[in-house]
Amino acid sequence: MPKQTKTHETTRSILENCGLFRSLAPQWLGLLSENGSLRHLKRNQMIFRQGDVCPGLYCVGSGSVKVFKISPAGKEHILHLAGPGQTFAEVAAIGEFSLPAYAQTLESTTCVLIPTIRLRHLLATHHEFCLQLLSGMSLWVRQLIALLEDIVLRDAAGRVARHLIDADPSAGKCPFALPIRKKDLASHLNLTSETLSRTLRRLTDSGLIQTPTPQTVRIIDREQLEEVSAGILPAEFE
Amino acid sequence: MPKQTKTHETTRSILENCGLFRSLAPQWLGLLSENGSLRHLKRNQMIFRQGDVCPGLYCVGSGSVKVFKISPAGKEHILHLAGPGQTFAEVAAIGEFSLPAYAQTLESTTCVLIPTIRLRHLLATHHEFCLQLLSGMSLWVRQLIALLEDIVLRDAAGRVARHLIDADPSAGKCPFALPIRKKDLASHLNLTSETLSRTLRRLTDSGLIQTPTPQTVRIIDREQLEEVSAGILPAEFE
DNA sequence: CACAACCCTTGATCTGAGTCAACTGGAGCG
DNA sequence: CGCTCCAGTTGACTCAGATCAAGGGTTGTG
Repeated sequence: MPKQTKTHETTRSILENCGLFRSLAPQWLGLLSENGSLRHLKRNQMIFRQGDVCPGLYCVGSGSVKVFKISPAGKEHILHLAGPGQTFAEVAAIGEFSLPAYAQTLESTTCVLIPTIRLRHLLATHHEFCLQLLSGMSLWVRQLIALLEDIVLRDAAGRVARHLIDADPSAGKCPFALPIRKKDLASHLNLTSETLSRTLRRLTDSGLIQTPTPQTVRIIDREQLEEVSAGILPAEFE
Repeated sequence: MPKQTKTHETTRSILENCGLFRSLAPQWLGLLSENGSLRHLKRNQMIFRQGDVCPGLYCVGSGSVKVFKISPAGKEHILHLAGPGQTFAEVAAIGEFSLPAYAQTLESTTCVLIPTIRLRHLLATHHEFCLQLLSGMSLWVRQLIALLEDIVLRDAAGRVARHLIDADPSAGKCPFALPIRKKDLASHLNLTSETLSRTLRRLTDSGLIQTPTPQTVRIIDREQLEEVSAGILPAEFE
């Protein structure tokens, strides 16, 4: 039984770490943990496909997952990159429709699956949980709108600049690691990896950022980067 | 008092007609109506601006409203076109953040405003209402994802084709009116009106649609239109 | 260790859609 | 009735970013 206990513990700790459930009272976290099952997935493993019936809500414990669409021409676009503490497929689970996208791991990943039926039961019986999820979902909508805004209103440099600003945890002068492969970042920003590469180069050449190593970025001139994200290109930009 | 009664009636009938509240029990509709206030707006009237505190949830009774973003360069992109029975600003009202976009009428419009505080109170006290709104919101997310998919994965012809298929109420061989100005449709599809015009022309020339009048479209070859929306261009296209 | 597979970068070229400009036609109005 | 204003169409031109192609670097694996 220790193994069983261990698993339960881990499930619980993953859920405790999840933004969507952050302000949930302890007894409900317990309930959720009991209903959730732990999954270990290897790199590049498909989790579900567009059109599938939604198995439930996933919460990432470690690793990362891409949620993406595939165009008729075979091009993929990443809607959502879920890292530790983030959830995916919650909307389809709640809304009772089939999954609108594919999901696949980017690396070895652990996550918790809370089956659709359980989730619905919890929602039906616990008003506060319901309210919680409602506000969690409104954040997700907001994020989607921000993504749309990015893609529709900004050019390549603007999108990259904005992403760097948002992604910098120190919000300042210390280098930070890009959590994912550049080709995946490119797809998320609706760029090709070639264009992303060129754009980073130009930002570097203009002195707005430095890239001590690939996979690492340091923001030098935050203000100008903000201006680039707002559509104002520095004079010396290419 | 008859006037008062009339207003209340209208408020109620508008809310009854609203998809988000469709399956709400009558007494709650009553509650909502009492809390909502009726607004009459003239054409091109600004309803709110990006960054404003959210006054509440709006439900359109008649007319139409565009919810849109403005780029640094001044270009506008329409996120959502709300016609009779549709709501907007619900997400900001629930999520307690400032409005992420602008809203303006496209024509003379009547709508109901349910103030944020009232809405939150209703959510806090009525579990079923909460569940209802949750599933309403999941539909809105789904729609946003579809819009993103359209813009990111399809070319101009694909977007127009898909929109026509979705917009055709008869789903068949009879002409139907475009409910909005073409320049607004273009903005919603993230196109310029010039490109929309050219695309419709090519679809017409290829025999997939007919446009008996401007503002009216008739789908001739639905199958091929589906193929265009999937990225397959007919040989004679252009 | 050698080999394969993949990621990233850079250069050269192409193209879909935006921009600019000119024209038409209908709606509203004094 | 003639005027202006705006939506829509069409044509000529431009450009940001995609595509194609090639090379170097890193990781993983038998």
